[in-house]
Amino acid sequence: MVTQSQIAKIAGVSRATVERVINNRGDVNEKTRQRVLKIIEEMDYKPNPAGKTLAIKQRNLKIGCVIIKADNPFYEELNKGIREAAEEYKTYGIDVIIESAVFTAKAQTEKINELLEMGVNGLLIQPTIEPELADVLRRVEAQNIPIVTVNTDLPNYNSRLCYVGNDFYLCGKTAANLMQMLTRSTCRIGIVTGFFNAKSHSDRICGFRDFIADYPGMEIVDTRENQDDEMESYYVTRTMLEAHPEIDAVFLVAGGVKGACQAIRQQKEKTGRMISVISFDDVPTTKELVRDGTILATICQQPVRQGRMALSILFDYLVEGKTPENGRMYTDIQIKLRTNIDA
Amino acid sequence: MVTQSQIAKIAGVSRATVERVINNRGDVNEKTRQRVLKIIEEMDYKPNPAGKTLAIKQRNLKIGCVIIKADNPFYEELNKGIREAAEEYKTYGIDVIIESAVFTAKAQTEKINELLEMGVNGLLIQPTIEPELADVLRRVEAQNIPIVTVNTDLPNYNSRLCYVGNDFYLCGKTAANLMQMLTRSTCRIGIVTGFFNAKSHSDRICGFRDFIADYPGMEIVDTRENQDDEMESYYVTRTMLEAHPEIDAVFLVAGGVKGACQAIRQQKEKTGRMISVISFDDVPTTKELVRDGTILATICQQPVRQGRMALSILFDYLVEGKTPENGRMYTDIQIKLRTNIDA
DNA sequence: CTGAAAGCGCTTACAG
DNA sequence: CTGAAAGCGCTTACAG
Repeated sequence: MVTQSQIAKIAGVSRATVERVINNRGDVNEKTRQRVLKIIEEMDYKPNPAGKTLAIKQRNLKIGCVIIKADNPFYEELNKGIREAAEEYKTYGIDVIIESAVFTAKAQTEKINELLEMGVNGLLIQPTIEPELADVLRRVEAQNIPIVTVNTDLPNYNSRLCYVGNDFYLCGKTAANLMQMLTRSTCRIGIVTGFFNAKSHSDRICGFRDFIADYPGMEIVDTRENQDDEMESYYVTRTMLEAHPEIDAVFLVAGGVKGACQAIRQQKEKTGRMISVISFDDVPTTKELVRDGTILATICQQPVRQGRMALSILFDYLVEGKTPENGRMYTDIQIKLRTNIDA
Repeated sequence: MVTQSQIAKIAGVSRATVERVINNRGDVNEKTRQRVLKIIEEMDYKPNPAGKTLAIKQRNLKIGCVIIKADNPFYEELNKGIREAAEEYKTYGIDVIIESAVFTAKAQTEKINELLEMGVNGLLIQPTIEPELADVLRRVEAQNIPIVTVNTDLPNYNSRLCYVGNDFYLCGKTAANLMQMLTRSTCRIGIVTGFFNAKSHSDRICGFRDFIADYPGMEIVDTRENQDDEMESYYVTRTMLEAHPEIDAVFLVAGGVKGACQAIRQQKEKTGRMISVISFDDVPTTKELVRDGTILATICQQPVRQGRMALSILFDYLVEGKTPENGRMYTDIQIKLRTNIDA
């Protein structure tokens, strides 16, 4: 592999000039620039990332992260990915500052302001969808600070560097596809969602509806909201099943899986009929329900990977100047059954 | 983050001595060693990988890879992963030499010998299971050259640094789990495998059998071998379905998916009965069959990722001295349906 | 057993 | 517009 030094020697200029050409820093005579560019092309120069990464220590980069403060095992997984990546980047001499805030625009804004005070060069956030927050983020970007959103995105906000997470619409379609196959295209479906106004939840339901539109034998009987709360989930699922005893398939869109499944199990015992259940994510309680057969399949989104990828995109942008191709990086839609839930 | 230099200053020794302690190079007075170790511990020293990676250029490392020469889209994916990782490591100044050989012990041995001549420091191989090859690999390891196997492993050979690939047994179980759910635990199954004596194929069948042992309504009616060949696959599937018209589920264990599916489609047209099909991998022809509904689900193994991971394990071992925890790194068991086959 | 020096490839800050 | 020097953190080869 050829180095900047070797190119400098061939071009008859100094290393500094070659560096200026490569990194577009201007202040180079157009003729020498062209000559250097030609040599770079001919010799197929590729920068050695190790040199670049070592040198960034001199820039004192800071990356700020606003994560969600919640004792929720799913967020813990996501935060774990962010923390692991943070440890790695710290060894490179980048300061990664992690602040946790509850999931409101107000709390997040406060932490963002703190991070700006500290002079961060990039921001990672799992944003709420409130429009006040979008305004704050616009202010951040106005200061040339790149933003990466993780796990959930801002609606109608495309200036951020990248969104890292699932394609919720396609996840919903996949859930419907599974349910269609498991029920041989015939079922009465009860849906239990987290929040009617959470975009990720409504996107999943949207994908689900669009898929079953082609299957007249599949019918959505009722849709209820559980506020992502286990107790509420038990209550709404139980009352829904009591009101619609014909329900033989349940689509669990968000949290509250355990509560819903308790109601489902009781209903099955009472009526002796089978109910096909599909859920999202694989928090420990959900895993257990997949193992014991209550849930037939759960669709997972690699939260640890999301956290790592989000930070690595900021790193690549700040260190290598790489911009992600389109502003979205989707993690895999992972279908897990009893046999591969622990793989 | 603290550096070797800072530790040296605090300990009152030179950087070289600190480096000796860290990397266990011996030749250090036990007392100073203990003093330095204590400081490393207290200050939570973590090496900066960028420094390490930059310095390896001076070692002139060479990694040799023996890949499979075949115009098979699955191997192409795997080789793509290896090639991509190779490009990356070349920028670090590591020489990655890729040789392709047909899938026989003889051809692979020849390439291995060439690579040894060139003085490689590590070997990546997708090995055949022939015992002659195992002997050759033992000779390689005797020269302190680490070996990583990718995609398929050597039977009863555990001294290699790592195997990177799928857990075939669990894949087979997962295929059975899917089939059980899709057929509501009742079906007459025809199996079409690649080679009876290929370990990856027989492991999948073994996992499949073990799962359905708990479901008396599921019965394997016949098992045929297609030599991973499309024409042969068409022939054996067609004759199998003609001999056993009761078959309503087909498990495609290996290659020849397109040929088998053509026979399946004709049988469905003739009898008007449904046949549930499950396959492995997502080569372009298989993808198309998932899209059009002929195959209900295909189980994928991330071949590109396998290639990359295998090379990165060799890299980490040679550069950082990291040994993988247990000698196996399994890639995800990915279930793909019509809705997520293109995600 | 120990240390001083040079080198890996890149960037930065400064002098002209 | 251009170059010389110093620095990032690590390893290597050599001198003592």
